[in-house]
Amino acid sequence: MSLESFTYDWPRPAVTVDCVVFGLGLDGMSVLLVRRGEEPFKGSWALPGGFVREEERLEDAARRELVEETGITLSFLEQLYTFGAPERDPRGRVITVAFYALVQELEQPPLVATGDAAEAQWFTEHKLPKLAFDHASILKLARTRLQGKVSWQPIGFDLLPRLFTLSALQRLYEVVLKRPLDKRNFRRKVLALGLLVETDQLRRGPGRPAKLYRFDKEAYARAEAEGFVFEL
Amino acid sequence: MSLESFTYDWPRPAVTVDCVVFGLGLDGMSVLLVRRGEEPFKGSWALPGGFVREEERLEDAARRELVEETGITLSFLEQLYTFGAPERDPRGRVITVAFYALVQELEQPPLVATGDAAEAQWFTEHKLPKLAFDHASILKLARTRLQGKVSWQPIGFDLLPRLFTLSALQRLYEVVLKRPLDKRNFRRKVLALGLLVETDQLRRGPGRPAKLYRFDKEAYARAEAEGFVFEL
DNA sequence: TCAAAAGTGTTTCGGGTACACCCATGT
DNA sequence: ACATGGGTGTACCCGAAACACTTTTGA
Repeated sequence: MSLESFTYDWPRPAVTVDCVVFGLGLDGMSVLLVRRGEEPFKGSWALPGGFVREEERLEDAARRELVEETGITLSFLEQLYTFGAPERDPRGRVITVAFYALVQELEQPPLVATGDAAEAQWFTEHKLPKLAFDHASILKLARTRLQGKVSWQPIGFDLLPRLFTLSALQRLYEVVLKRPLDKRNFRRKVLALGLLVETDQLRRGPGRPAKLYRFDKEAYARAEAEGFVFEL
Repeated sequence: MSLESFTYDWPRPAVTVDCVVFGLGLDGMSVLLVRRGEEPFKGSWALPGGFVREEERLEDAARRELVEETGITLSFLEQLYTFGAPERDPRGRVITVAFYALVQELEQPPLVATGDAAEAQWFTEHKLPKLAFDHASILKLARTRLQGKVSWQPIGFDLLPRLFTLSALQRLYEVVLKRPLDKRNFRRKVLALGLLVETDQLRRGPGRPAKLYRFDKEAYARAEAEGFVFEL
C-alpha cells in the first residue's frame, strides 16, 4: 500500500507563525512590531509573522519571517501557545503558532522592513499601539510567560550584551518582574549561583567603574545536567 | 473590497489535535490510549485525537475527539504544545496541537471505542506500549508539564473524586511529583491553604475512618483574584 | 568637591524539613 | 488482640528579607 493512499482530504486551515520579540528598553521592555503592508488590517501594527512553508519546521518559519520582515537576530526563541479561534482572522480559518523571542540589544543593524511589513519599530510596553487580529492577547500572554520563566531559567542573559554589570542585570530583573529588588541580596544570590564569570573589563561612565561579568553557559549546562535548577 | 479578495492560496498543512489524558491509577499515573483502526500505524496504540473541523475551536476539537473515541468526561483540559516537524506524519504535513487533560476517576462509564479508534484502554505510565507517530514525545512532555504545574496550580483535585481523604491527596502528590512526602508536613501545609472544606462524611475501610474533604473552588477563585498563589 | 553609581555584612524572621507515637475502627 | 490506616506537635536549619554606609571615578 502506498503512502499516497493515506492522504487526507480534509478542510485545511491556514497555519501561520507570529512572534513576540522582546528587547530591554530604557523604560521597561520593548516589543518589536511591524506595520502591515497588506489587507486585512493594512496600516495597523502587528506582530511579525507569516505563513509556514510546506516543508518547514515551525521554529524555522518564525526565524525566517523575522529575518525577512525586520532583519533581526534572536538570542532566544521558544514556542508560546497556539491560537486557533475560528474568527480570529477575517479571511477565514487561520491558526497561528505563537512564539516569543529575546534579543540582546535593541541597537541591531537598523531595522529593515521587507516582505509583508511596511515598517518595523520597537515600542515600549507602556506605549503600545492598537494591534491587528488578536495580537494584543498574544503579546499579553508572552509578557506573562516571560515574567514567569525568567526566575527559573537563565533566559534573562539573552536580553543583555555578552558582558554586563551586576547593576544592569538587576535592572533587567526589576523590569521583567515589575518589582524592585534589594541590591545586596540580589548580588549575593546571583553570584552564589556560580554561573557568572568576572572579567577584567570595566564599564566606565558616570560614577564608579563597574566590573563586567559574563554568563557561563557551559557551567550552566553542566550544572543543569546534574539536576541543578536555576531559580532567582 | 470584499473579504474574499483577501483569501490566501497557500500550502496548507493538515491540523489535528491530540490529547494526553491522565488518570490516577493504583500504580502511578495512567494514560488513556486508543488503538488505531486506520493506516498509518494501524493497530498501534496512539493518543486519542483527530482533525480539527472548519469552524471549531481547538479545545472543542480535543473534547469532541475524546468523546467520540473514548466516551470520557474531562475535568481539566489545557493546551500543551504544538508539534509540527514536517516528517512527523508519513502522509504529509500534519501539524498537531497537543493538549493534556485530567479525569477524576478511572472508572468512568466503561470506555467505548468508536471513530478512528478500534479500542480504548488505560495504561499505567510504567508499562506503556510503543506509540504511533511522535506521540511518545508528546506524552513525555505532558507528564513533565503535569509534574511542574501541580505544585503551583490546584489541578491535582481534578484527579480525585469530589470528596477525598488527606491521605488520598498526599498519595496523588507523591505519584505526580515522584517523591515521598512527609505526612505531618503535608497535612499542615495543605490545610493552611484554607482551600479544603472538612465534611461530616467519613471514608470507612480497613483502619481508622478518615475525614472526607472537598476542595473549595469558590474560595480559591476569590483568593486567586486577590493575588494569592496556590503553591504546594 | 560634588554628583553618580559601585560595592559590601549582619541580623532577623518564616517556612521547610525531620522526626515518633497514639487513635479509631474492622476483622 | 491485632492489623490497618488516620491523626497529631516540636525543634532545628537555612534561605529570604530588611537595612546604610563607604568607595571610586568623572565632571
